[in-house]
Amino acid sequence: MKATINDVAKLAGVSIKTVSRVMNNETSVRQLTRDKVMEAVNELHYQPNLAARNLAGTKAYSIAFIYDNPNAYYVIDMQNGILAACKQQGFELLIHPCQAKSEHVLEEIGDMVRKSRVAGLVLTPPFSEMPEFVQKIIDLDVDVVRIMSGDVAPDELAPCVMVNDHAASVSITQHLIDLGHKHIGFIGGEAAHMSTVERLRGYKQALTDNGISIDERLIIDGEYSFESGVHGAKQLMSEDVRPTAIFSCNDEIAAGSLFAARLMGISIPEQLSIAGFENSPFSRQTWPRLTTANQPNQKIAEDAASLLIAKSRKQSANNSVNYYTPQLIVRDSTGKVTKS
Amino acid sequence: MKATINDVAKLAGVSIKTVSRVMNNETSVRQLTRDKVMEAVNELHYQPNLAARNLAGTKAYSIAFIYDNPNAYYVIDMQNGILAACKQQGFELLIHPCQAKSEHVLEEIGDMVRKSRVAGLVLTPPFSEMPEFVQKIIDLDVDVVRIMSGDVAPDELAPCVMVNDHAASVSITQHLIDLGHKHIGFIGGEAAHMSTVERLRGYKQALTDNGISIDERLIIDGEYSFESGVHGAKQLMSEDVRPTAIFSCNDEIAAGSLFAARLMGISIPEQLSIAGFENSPFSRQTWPRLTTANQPNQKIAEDAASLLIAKSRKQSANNSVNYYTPQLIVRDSTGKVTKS
DNA sequence: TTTGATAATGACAGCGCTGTCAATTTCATT
DNA sequence: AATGAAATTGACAGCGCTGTCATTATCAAA
Repeated sequence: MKATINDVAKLAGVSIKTVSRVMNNETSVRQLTRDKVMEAVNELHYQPNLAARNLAGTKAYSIAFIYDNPNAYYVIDMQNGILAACKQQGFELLIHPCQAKSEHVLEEIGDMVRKSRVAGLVLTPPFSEMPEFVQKIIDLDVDVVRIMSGDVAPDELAPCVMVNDHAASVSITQHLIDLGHKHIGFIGGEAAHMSTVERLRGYKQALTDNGISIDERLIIDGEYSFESGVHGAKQLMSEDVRPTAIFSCNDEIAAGSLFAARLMGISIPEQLSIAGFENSPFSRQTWPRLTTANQPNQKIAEDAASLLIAKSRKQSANNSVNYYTPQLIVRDSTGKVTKS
Repeated sequence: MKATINDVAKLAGVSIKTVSRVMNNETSVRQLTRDKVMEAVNELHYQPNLAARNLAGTKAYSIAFIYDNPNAYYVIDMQNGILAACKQQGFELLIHPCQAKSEHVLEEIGDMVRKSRVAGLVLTPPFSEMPEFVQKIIDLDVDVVRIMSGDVAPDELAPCVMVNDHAASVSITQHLIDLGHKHIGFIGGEAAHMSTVERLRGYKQALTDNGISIDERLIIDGEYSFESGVHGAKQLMSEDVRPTAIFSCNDEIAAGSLFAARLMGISIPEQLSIAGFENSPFSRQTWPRLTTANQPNQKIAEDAASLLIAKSRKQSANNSVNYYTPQLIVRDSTGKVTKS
């Protein structure tokens, strides 16, 4: 049933080492020999045994995805992106959800690395945003790629995929301003997340650029959840200065804001505009559908995984950085400001 | 950095075979010896190398999750459940999304099995519902566990976790009937899915049990998506016999139905009751929140994975079957029928 | 104390591959 | 045809563990 490299070698009439060379795409094999070997490989449905490769060789054939995020859409998109890169490169993926706050995270990851040879780790926030953590992983002799918020890579530790939340946030806020809004609320995600910081920075910058003063009463701390959106919107809508628009830090918060508005009998977008961020499936399934910024998570993750695999292959110290800027998507939850 | 079994053996003053015995929880090791070994293991942070174990031994240390499902919540819940079981048993998880319709699925899975030793596969619909497919996997000499709809296991091929959609569907429908509804619409998921079949069966049975005749005009074929819910509800609400309640085959469809009702200016639950199925996070984030049936996907998956691992350990031919019945959760989207 | 059965431990081969290094072939030049 | 460098191939060891089987320690009963 399961063919080994020996079977292939015999059938092709070459040594196992030559088969190995062909399977690893090494250059110094004559085309004729390569063809013979591939024929045997196909005939026997030969697949090199991963365990043997890992044990015998120095190369790694898998990467791991480390995350701590309750957002199913986010995780699945990331995972699919990483899987796409893995498939293309013949890598395996180990899934590793962790508690960022746990004392044992590093230990867990260390155990994993000792157990399975891993080329590297794909880190998403909050892990990617903890430089000491990243450094410790690197000390474990494992490559790392970081997916994180920002318009410039924070350091040279590892390759990065940067998501320019700042710029995206400026365009969302500008969109609201263009619609005539002057009192724009902001409901943030976890304050510790760079994405929150960057989105808030973009919001403030857009306001400032348009000569609108920043009213701290309109800025609410929250977290990335529907419930937080409900609370945030309720709070905002009972302020003295009631906003005519709310920029929610992600689509879930925006959906929660929508929900709260509905409870309070506020019509969207007539009496209140609401914008989200991420363009998760969520944002198309609310009523009305959300104006948001498209964060192409799957592409981002695929990109990150490719970067990681490339780095592990080349053993190069070269840490590439790629950039993405989420693009504004205007739907039905934002509209022109109306006199009240 | 990475300790091997040799290092542990030396430190503990025993042979590597004894260390191996301890690591595998074999019985014939004196407690004193075991303690010595464990001490060395802890001191060195020793983790048995997976690749070496796979290569040398006959046991498997990983399982794979095969799925083809666009529902992020479903997949994440399943995955988390499986991961929980894996963690507990020291297994690794390989993630394998597939196109059920592709010609190459079996080939892909075969390749995976040849490449990585796998104890077994966790199959979800539609794969779990294809007996010939299941048989072919088993022919590959891989164990399988099936998660599927039904109130009784369809055959003896493999251990199963059965979700009694029929019973759950009866209680949802009964709930609607108890509220006074007599014209109840049904929007199905993909007709080929057993879950759709079973839920429809439950719906019909509840109607029949209550002496309500089945009106085929109120039964709409659809698929498990928001859009399908939108279309289905629109269609139902323009029937001659307009229903006063809709049972949507899952929460996404229900959310779509809600959306459509909103577009048509129909108020929920005053003019129309809507029920979903699954209790995904979705169902708490619509307005109003959905009445639904709680399908504990994570538990189900954990259970399935445990069953699979147990079976692969014991090499027993015993195919256990576990049962779950989703329980009714009444929220705000269903209410008493009102005279119109 | 001796015996025999049983429990506990160890020696050793080998899983299927890759890395190293040596042997052989090839081919453009002499 | 002879030469030497470069291209191509192969022999062999060994990665870190487990399975098999042999060896040694233990202990109750004779």
